[in-house]
Amino acid sequence: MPKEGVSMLVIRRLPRYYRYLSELEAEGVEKISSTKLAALMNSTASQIRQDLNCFGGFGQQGYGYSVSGLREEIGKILGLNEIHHTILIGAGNLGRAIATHLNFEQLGFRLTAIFEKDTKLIGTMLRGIKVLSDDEIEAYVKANDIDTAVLAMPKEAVEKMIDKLYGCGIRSYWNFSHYDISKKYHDVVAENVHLSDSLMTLRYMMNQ
Amino acid sequence: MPKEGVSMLVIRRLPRYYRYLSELEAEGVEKISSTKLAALMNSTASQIRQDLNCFGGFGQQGYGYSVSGLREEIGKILGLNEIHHTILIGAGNLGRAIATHLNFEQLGFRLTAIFEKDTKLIGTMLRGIKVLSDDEIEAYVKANDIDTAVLAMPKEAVEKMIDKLYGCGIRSYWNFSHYDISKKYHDVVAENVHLSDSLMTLRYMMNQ
DNA sequence: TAGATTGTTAATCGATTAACAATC
DNA sequence: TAGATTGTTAATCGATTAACAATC
Repeated sequence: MPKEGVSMLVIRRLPRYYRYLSELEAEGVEKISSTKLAALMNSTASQIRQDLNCFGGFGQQGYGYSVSGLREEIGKILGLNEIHHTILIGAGNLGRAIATHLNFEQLGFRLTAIFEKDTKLIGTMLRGIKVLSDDEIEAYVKANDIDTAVLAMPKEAVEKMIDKLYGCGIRSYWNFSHYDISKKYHDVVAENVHLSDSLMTLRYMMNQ
Repeated sequence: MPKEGVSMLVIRRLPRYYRYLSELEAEGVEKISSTKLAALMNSTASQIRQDLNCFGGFGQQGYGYSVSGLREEIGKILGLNEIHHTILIGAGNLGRAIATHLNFEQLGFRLTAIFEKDTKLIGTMLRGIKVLSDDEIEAYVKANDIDTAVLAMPKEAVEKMIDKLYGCGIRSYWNFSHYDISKKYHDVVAENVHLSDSLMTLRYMMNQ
């Protein structure tokens, strides 16, 4: 279903569509026009129709879009219906927040283990998932069909960790550190979250 | 120093420049050309020069840019040298991670208090900052020159909270919830962090 | 049928890239 | 001076917006 060569700008809007449609569905709304959705999302009807038509014609002329239908289609395009097995590296404050705050299952992932260097944390539980020692990573990844890692650890330690993870075949990363994974490994998918960049952007906008 | 009408795409690249320049400075590098910086950042020399020239001519022909000089200029453009007083709403897992993980002072903010509804958490400490009761927000904001709030609380409770915060004069928000602040209040600056959108984007890219 | 709204093509706008004169 | 590299203008490319025929 997902097509080649769709602009990254369009891709990054898909989760937002998905979010608004989920809300509308929860409110019991059955259909919506591109104009109304645009008003709701502070977008434009043209952009919504262009974006969606990168993947197919999901609407009906003279009617609009089925809220639940469109939500499901976008979910499929994003791949949310196929679950990938994931581990989290780092059980510090950030790691714990990620593990507990996000609904991985609804986002196309299953978090099955957390790894940590600090021996004080090893053996504790987070959201029902045991915190294991870093030494066990390789065996665990191989035994449990893991293809994704979430990195919530200090930048300094990331390179060595990536070498290990890449070595066991992990090719997709949700990266909260400032280490640039793609620079060293070209065949990985890395989504970086730079919280400090976001905060600096806010600081800039406050002066405008 | 910051100019009107600079594209948001340029603004969002500034923190990234700042980050790479900070690293180069820490490594003791004194000067860099747009070509070399572009190679490092996986950008282009043209783009870097265009971006910087939105704010001024910071380089020297035939030489390049002074690393520490350029870093400082970008810091000023971002406003990092002027500290704004900030409170954090929510001392749950996400709130605790934000409070402990980020270096607010280096990013133009000072986090001075954390507020929480859950009475079990009230009175505890986070990074040396006391967790206070939600009831104390109004008095605290007025007494302490607060102009920014970080929102790390469930979406359901955000609207009421914003009404209160806006009422005490807070106009800038770093928002981790999915509540759309700007929809109701048009004169606020809101930087939204949608972690689940980022994770969905990763999920999409894994299928390409 | 008439009205509404899509899918899609065309027009506009803005961002990126290329080129080069200015200058250190 | 010659070489390097910026600042800036021009050319290209891509994204957004507008328009409208197709159609439910």
